[in-house]
Amino acid sequence: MSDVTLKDLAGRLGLSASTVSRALGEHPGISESTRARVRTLAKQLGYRPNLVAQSLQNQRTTIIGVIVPEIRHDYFASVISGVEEAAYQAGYAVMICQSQENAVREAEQLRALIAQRAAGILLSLSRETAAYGHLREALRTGTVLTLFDRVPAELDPGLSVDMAVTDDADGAYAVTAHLCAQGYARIAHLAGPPGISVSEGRKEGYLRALRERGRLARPEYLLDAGFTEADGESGMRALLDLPEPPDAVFAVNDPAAVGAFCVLRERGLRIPHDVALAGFSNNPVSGLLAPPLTTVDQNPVEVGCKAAGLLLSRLKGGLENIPGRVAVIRSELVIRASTLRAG
Amino acid sequence: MSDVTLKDLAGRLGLSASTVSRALGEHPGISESTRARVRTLAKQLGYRPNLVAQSLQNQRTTIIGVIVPEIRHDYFASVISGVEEAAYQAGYAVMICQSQENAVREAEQLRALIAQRAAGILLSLSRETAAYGHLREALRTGTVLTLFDRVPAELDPGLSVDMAVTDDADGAYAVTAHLCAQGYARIAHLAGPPGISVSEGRKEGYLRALRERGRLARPEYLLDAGFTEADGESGMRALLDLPEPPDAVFAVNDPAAVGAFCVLRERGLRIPHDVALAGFSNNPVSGLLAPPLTTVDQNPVEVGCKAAGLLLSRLKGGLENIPGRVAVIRSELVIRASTLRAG
DNA sequence: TGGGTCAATGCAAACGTTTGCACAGGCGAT
DNA sequence: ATCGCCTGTGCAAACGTTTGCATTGACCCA
Repeated sequence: MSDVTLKDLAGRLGLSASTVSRALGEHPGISESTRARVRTLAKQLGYRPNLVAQSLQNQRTTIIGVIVPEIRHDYFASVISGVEEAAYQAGYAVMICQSQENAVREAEQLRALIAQRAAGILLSLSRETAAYGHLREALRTGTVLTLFDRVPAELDPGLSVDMAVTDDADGAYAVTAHLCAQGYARIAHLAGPPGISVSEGRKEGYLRALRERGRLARPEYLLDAGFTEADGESGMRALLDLPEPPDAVFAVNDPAAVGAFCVLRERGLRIPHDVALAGFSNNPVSGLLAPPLTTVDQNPVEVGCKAAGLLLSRLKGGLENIPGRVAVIRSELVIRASTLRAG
Repeated sequence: MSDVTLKDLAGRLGLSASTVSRALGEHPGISESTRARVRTLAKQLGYRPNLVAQSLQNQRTTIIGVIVPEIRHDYFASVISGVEEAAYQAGYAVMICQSQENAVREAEQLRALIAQRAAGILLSLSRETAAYGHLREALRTGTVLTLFDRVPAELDPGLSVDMAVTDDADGAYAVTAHLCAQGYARIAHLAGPPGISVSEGRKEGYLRALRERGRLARPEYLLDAGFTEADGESGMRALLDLPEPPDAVFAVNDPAAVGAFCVLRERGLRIPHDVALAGFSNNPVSGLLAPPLTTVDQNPVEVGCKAAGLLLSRLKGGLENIPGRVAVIRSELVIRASTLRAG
């Protein structure tokens, strides 16, 4: 490491480190001539302030930590992309951790980011996270925390924290309403893991759409499945084995819908002729299936930007007494052939 | 922030900060009794060493920086996943940056990571990066750098750096050989942007397979297209508009193959009956198309692990005089219906 | 000529660690 | 009794910044 330090510059110029520091900053009380001399030499020697030293001095880093269940999920990768962009604009760097859908690891990663003294942390709960002690502990020690997408299913008093979420219920409502409008009579829902905000929200939207249309929500058509392709497969099998199988299926997300799709193909059933199928998330894959899948676009990049924005505004300060804010990102129904009645 | 420091512990125990520091570490010369007292209190107060201060003292952080063109690409997301896992095991954290396929931004991000004093940096070149001055500068100032996947197309003397790459040429050779074996006579290649290692490697494998079989490589069948779906579309259109269109197409990666796929579907051509199609990367989407796509699995998670491993071994020290090492990750041909002759 | 003001700069402490060296006290060997 | 050694601990410097306060001249006005 041939790092140039303030002292090096100071030595060469016959100045003190403090003067050099002030000359490079916006500080008043430094003559224009020294300011110029310092800047010239700094550029010439390629001086880069040591962020580690700065962080120690300022008691805060310029690092934003992010914890997601799995980077490889298209949705989370897109969110991270949005976060990274917003952070970059604001001069922050982004540190990524995966919880691997594991509550213990989530807590570990949270602690690790706190040990790194991240300025703030963005977190989306793992599938397994049922208790929020680690979040409360983090908040208690002054960590700036913002949750996104998967947040506690029930508003936990005493857990006052900013959140950026999709309007899951509205998105699910739109899908279900669309299926009703297309004339499907037996609409099933492959729900996500219970107790998770997005599962509950989407389930709620599904039920509300049926209720508002005076439809009976048949309990055998509401199946707690899961987020994965395998979950979608087993869920779909269960639905098809019913005495009266559904004529339309709304899956909690695209991977589950893909699982369902494969089962339908395997059984020789035609989409949408025999069974209509819709997902949620608008993963790249959903538009490429044959037929392409109706789904809901969640604007994941915007979720990331918005979540980062909430965090950055807290970091600016002045919001200490403002309780948890909630930003809702609007989703969009994407209608494709998988739910369009031929006639 | 209610951070507990060494001094706090020392104060409460009537010890000095140095003793406390040594008691918590593995240092000899501390009595078992104080060691126990210190550990107990540390646990009780929830002491977490300040990594920023440690980093300043040790002149090195426990941060590994990663620069990728785009996080959202399934391939890079998977690589990062591997890196994160390896780093986590070794006690390092991962900082992610995107170059957005932009050479200027790549250099900026590299400088930013150096300013953060990352212990080491993993980098995959942006599509636009044609000069390596920023890499050389980083190396000159002592940064530990490892490249992966997209590396300089030609071995640049004076750029001695570790690399983890896919055996692109072998993978492309396997695809082309498979197409030949299936009896396709007019095999085209939609190549990636020229001057990029993976493009060149795959092109080379394609040509070698033809050559070894005494086949003529018709120049109109070798098209420099690009990495994106749009590139695949326009490339495929160009091929189909030839007087004698190919009966098999090998695209440089799955997104390009998907673009080609859409054009074929749009023109009512059947895969593989009219034109066989193969990609590279084994993106999730490729197995779900109808027909599913033959492709090459790159084991991206392994690339990430391996790249991180190369970096971590440098960080351990003792390799200062060893020149750039190259790890080649073996790819696997994944044969699916899109290239299987019906008969 | 003395006192004041002001601009430009330096000194030193602080951020929370780690670590080389010094030091105190106990103990055994001579 | 003296010496040296060993064990356990503390002091202080260092890492590279930032910043409150002190210092130095220069200049102006009475």
